[in-house]
Amino acid sequence: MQLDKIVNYHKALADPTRIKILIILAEGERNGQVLAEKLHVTPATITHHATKLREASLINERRDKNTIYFSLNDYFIHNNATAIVELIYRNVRTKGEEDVMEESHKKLQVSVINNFFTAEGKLKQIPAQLKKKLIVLQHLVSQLENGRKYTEKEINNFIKPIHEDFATIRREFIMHQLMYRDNEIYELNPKELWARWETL
Amino acid sequence: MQLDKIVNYHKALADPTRIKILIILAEGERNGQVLAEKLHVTPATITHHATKLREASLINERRDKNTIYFSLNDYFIHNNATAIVELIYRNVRTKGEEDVMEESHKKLQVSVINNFFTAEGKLKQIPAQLKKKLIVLQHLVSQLENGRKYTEKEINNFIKPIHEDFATIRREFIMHQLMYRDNEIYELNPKELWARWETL
DNA sequence: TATATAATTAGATAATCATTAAATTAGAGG
DNA sequence: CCTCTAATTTAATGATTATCTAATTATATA
Repeated sequence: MQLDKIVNYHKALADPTRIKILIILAEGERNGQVLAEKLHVTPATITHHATKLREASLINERRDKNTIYFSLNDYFIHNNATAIVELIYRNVRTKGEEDVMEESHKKLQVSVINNFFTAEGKLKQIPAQLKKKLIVLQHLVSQLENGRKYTEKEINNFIKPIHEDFATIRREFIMHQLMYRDNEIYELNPKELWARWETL
Repeated sequence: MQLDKIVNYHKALADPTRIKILIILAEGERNGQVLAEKLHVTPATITHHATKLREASLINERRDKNTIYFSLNDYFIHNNATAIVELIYRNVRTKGEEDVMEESHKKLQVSVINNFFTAEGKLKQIPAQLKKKLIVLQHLVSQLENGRKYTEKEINNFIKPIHEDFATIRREFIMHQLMYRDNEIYELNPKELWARWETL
């Protein structure tokens, strides 16, 4: 469930030792022993924290011989931080106000779709700006079927003709909670759960 | 300390009941009893959670007669979310250092190092001014190895060729928290604990 | 003053969690 | 096969915390 994931993310960051680990890893990858020394704790403690950070997708691991090097998962660190804001405010809608889309946003929507898609419907580029990126992502998932279950392969095949970097886009679908993944099966989230442009 | 504030913020959001409270408050202000009913907990529990949310500046309160209405503190909700990202990456001083550092401080740094060190790298004199002294001290410890443990003797031998009064400098390392001493063993403090020139 | 309502506090309980020492696993190399 | 090193697991301990009930405080009003 969404809520658990977000609670989990915040639990992962609700401990000073774990935050210090992330700060150290920002300088570059480190193995468990080095982290233990720097933070004046035992390797067992590092293992414990690494498990929590891994579960929240905040770190990656690389094995060399019998040493495991940890590094930051920059992507998730940057994107999860604002997930809570989206969760809190997105449920506000729910009334009949769905059609009451601001004039300015409607215009932005049209221009973003015109500018980022070719006439053939290919995505030229993923917008860097969150608001515009969400417009693009929402435009894409609106072409998927509501309530239907998709395999990862099906999602990939849907995206491929539109943009070459299907892996990123697939991840963004999940990240911004336009889709929900459980056990390799993808499904559209109800529109009410989508981020609201008003709050961005 | 900065770290505690951020840990506190994440602790506040590391509980499903508290997140649900925020989601409900996104619809508008509510009093304790109403929240208790909606969430199937007692009013005492709401008081408990409200205290934590208040400490993290995530909610406001308004009293009317003997009823207290809670509402979201939108400002803090939006701004705290990304604080963690800034904290993690701010301290990276490998590549991005030059860009982050103010122009004026960069100049000061260069001139202090030029003026207080000989061409051979000897320290002519310990600056009296705090800001300049810190530049000198930071320049010195940056030549030490991160995470390595040093004996007092090793520290002395490191300083001696640079300045005759090694005892004073060694003491300054500890005083200004560039190094950490435990049981005659010296170790570099994480850079995030160093005094920041912006605040001097 | 007495009473009603809302909130808080105090104390208790059960769960979660950070940490450690000790034992164990995993990989590499002699 | 033995040994070294790094990491993990296990079991225990102490601290924190979410929740409740019961008692108390705060405010308003009949």
